[in-house]
Amino acid sequence: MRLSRYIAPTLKEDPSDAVVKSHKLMIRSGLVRKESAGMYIYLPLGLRALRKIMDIVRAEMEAAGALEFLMPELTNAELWKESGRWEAMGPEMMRIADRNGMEYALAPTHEEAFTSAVRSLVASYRDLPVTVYQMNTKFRDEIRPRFGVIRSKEFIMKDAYSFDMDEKGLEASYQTMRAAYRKIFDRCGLETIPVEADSGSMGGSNSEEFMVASEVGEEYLLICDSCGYRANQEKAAYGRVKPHTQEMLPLETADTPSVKTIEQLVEFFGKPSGVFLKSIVYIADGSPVLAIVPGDREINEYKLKNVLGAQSLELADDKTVEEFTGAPVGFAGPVRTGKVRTIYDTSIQNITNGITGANEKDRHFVNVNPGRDFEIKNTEDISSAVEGDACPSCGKPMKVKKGIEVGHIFKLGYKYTKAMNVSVLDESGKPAVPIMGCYGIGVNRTMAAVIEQHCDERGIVWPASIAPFQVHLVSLAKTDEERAKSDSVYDALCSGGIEVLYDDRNASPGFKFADADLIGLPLRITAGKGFFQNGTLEIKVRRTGEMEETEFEDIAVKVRGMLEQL
RNA sequence: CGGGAUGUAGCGCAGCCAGGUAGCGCGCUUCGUUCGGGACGAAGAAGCCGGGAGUUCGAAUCUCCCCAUCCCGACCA
Repeated sequence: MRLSRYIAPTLKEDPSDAVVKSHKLMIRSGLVRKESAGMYIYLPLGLRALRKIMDIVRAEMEAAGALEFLMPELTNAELWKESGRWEAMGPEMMRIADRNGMEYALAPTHEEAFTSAVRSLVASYRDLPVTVYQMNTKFRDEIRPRFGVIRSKEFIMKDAYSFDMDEKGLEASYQTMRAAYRKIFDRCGLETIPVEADSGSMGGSNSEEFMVASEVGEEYLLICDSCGYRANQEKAAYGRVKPHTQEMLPLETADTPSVKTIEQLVEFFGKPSGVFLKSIVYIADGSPVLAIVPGDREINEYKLKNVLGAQSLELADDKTVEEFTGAPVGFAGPVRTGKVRTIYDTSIQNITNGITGANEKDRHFVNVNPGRDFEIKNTEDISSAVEGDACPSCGKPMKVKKGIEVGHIFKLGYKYTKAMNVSVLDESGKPAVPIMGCYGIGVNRTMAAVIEQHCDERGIVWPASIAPFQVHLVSLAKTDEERAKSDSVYDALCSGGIEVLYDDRNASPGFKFADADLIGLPLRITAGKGFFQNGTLEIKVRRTGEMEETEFEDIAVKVRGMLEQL
């Protein structure tokens, strides 16, 4: 492709609205342009890279035996009502109606659509197991789109769904997909960390996310270097500290005018935040629940929601808190609460002589002891693990890393097949409900993550497997004769099956080299003075900066050899 | 949804406080000279100053409303 005829608008300056390096580089190197918040135009160069990633995904899906479909983007409301998610999905799902008032969702995901499709396409255990997939746009009304294509309102996802006769089959399908995911990211040149995860609104049990470690990641990962435990903070368990051995002091009441937050309490009592029993009122599926964690811990709403088995979970508003605890916000506590559904974090048992709200305005209890001052049952893991916490499997301290989620695989179980009445005949001719797995890759996000991981101060450094072109040919020709010679190099590479971006523009060498570095194709070939006079071309490897000279003859063969080395 | 910031030429910005009808750098067009690390000169084109309403003889500038974009937070009592 001749750059003189291409649209690859490179920029010298960072765009004002980008803050992360992949976003800046994608704009500056002419891969994408912002259309509006959370929506991006893929320009020819960006689309080529995106397609390369999709080609790899497709190849590995096919190798894993998955079958490619293409589902409608407009999904009928009836489908969502069958699964119960027309309500459950909330405002993140974009809804529209046609002229007859028929309601649709712009698909934010396709569990229902695929479950319905498979329901009508399979009839017998002989048809299973089957894994179906597509690469298609998803629409999500994100609260806050950001970081360029890393979180956008519209993005391409590869989503796959497996259907098996039993859990054993599901395990096999899951492991097949897991292996395929590792290969996909590996081929894209992306280092990923698989972590245990919460399965979120999709439902289901066993779940792993493929994370790319990055400062701009929106997820927190707990990682144990000694035993290899890795989990998303949403899910991460942690070893609990040993009980204190202090003597229990008598329960007292303290006047604490307007002292409400843990921060204020720490200052007021002059004690560390860990002695306070943080007591938070939630509304789970419409009923109030009191959740108690140590003051130095955060309640983990994912864990709490799972423990409660709740569909919805939100903090109670001030009025509800007052009705429920008999005190304004800031003075709730587990002592003398009567019959209130209360969930204690496991580590509450370790608190001796703690402090907590007295369920009375401007009052706290001091020297509160679990078991003595309130009955402690329902202890559950409902607080988030943090840096330094003991690993749940080996007990060594864990580290926290930030990560970008590029893939997510999980065992859905029977959630959709049951809700949507999928049934096939088993070997004995009796109806059976298949079990599902679900597997997603954010294609655009993968591209951004690759750039995040492969760049330097001059620009992108594409892995050869997904570079938009393989070679950046820079011509420094000044005369028609020299231009003709450069053209012959271009022709030789093209006919040798190499993808070439040919800089045949009339610009200065420095300008062209800077553009080549910014765009970051794996190899740069320069046709300069050396070539026009002696026939030697110069090849430079973008990643290493290594340069070598080579003869024009068999240039395509030479280049192919070098690309294979990369 | 709450808080903050910003909207002026394709891009990056100044001008606004102390109102007088818009400027700089990059990019773009033409010509000439240059040409292996973002060349130089000359001449150009390009802006309902985010939108609306108001104040004023006069508004990019002051007031009010709206919209958009970006950042932080989204309830941990």
